[in-house]
Amino acid sequence: MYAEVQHRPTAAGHAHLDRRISNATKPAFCARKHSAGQTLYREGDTAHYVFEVLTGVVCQSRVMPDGRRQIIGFGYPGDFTGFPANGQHHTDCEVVADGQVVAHRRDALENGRTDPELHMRLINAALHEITGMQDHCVMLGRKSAREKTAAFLSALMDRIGTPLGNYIQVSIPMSRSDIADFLGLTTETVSRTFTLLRDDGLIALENARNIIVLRPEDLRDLSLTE
Amino acid sequence: MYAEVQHRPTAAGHAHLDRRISNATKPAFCARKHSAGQTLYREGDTAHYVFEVLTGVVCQSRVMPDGRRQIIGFGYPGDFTGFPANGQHHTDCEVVADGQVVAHRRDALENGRTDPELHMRLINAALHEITGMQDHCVMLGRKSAREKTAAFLSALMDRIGTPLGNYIQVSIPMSRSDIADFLGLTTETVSRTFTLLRDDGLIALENARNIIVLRPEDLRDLSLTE
DNA sequence: CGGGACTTTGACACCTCTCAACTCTCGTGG
DNA sequence: CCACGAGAGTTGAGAGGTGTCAAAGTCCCG
Repeated sequence: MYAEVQHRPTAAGHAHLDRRISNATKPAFCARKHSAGQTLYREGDTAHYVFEVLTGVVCQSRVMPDGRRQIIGFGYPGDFTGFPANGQHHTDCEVVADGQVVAHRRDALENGRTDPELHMRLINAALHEITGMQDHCVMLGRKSAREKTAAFLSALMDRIGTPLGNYIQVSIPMSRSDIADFLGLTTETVSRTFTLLRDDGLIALENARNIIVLRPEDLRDLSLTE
Repeated sequence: MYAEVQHRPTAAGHAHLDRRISNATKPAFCARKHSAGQTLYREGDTAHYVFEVLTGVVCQSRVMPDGRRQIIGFGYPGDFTGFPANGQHHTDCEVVADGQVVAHRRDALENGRTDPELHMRLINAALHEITGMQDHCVMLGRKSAREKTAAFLSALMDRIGTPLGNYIQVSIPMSRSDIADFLGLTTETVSRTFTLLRDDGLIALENARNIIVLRPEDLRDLSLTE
């Protein structure tokens, strides 16, 4: 499955209902296929679009000059990404799991005249982005590796988990390295912490990319207070 | 000096030019005096206003159930704070250093009809808030205590430093405990790191609340890469 | 079946936290 | 005016959590 970037210059209405690819002024960017590993935008790029994830998963990251990387956030279906400041992107954004992405013209964010409904949706998405990043800061600054990992799995469970009797199955779309860079840890610590959560009976590890949450409530509690 | 919360329901124009206190529908909140330690809003409050810092310093924080605190950000003159999500505040906000604060009606953020100019300013402020929090995430997740402290002092230097020959004098408005909660450290580590930066000749410590940056460029470099 | 990337595990080092004692500052009251 | 006390900040010693480096294991895909 490939990720398609769809360009919607003015059309209103719910994104899922409008998947045609329009002729736009920047055709090089429209309807380009995107699959895992490909880049939607890079830090410093002029921000022509704000992106809406329909399916698949994307991630925003910043890389320090010496290579250290921090993942700012993952974008799951329904999320927006790529809010600009001073007309520029300030993170890299790449596709983690193939899917479809809609590119909304940036001016819809700043100007309500052309499409008031989209304008409102984008503003609300930006405000939710702020709140989500506040959560992320608390996690990065004040939680232990165990709490971070539990918080990450809880969020994943709530976003893309599928019920399995009393349990919840979660397929993890990103690598251990992505998880580590999201949580401010190393891959080794993430791996070890997964093992600990398994030993405590909170989760079962089918394989590296698929887990089953055995005690969803306990996992959620763990992410709030140790 | 007291902090005044000023309410500007519809007036456009530059904030500094319009300091009158209007009659508003929620008079209990208008023109209330605020000084260090007082609270502008709390997590969970209905968000009636978005605040603009004119003078003084405010800080936003989140507190975990067990008392651990993370400061999300400081608000210096020119900054906005209190962007809502779902009509609610998701942080506590308190005054760190006395000053004046303007309370803008929240609907100006979501609706451009009443005051388009303010609407634009608030949207841009929200977008800058996102970018600023991305920086903060990188700092919390990937920087050492030394780099965090250097980044904090660099930012403070750029925002409220005053030249002093080749040096830059910085008066630090917040406590070590606030700095620690902002950087995701403990007060002891902050204190020790200040001492280290002093021993390395990067800064001089006049007293706990006043430092002189002796090598501004080196301090800035340190905050980017170790 | 083999190669390579990703993941897990282990041993050890080190950075930061914890706990504790001491110093400094500043306001208060004798 | 000085002594005192409380809070903030600094310094020290030791513990512990997470990082680093290295090796083994697993999975995928040719």
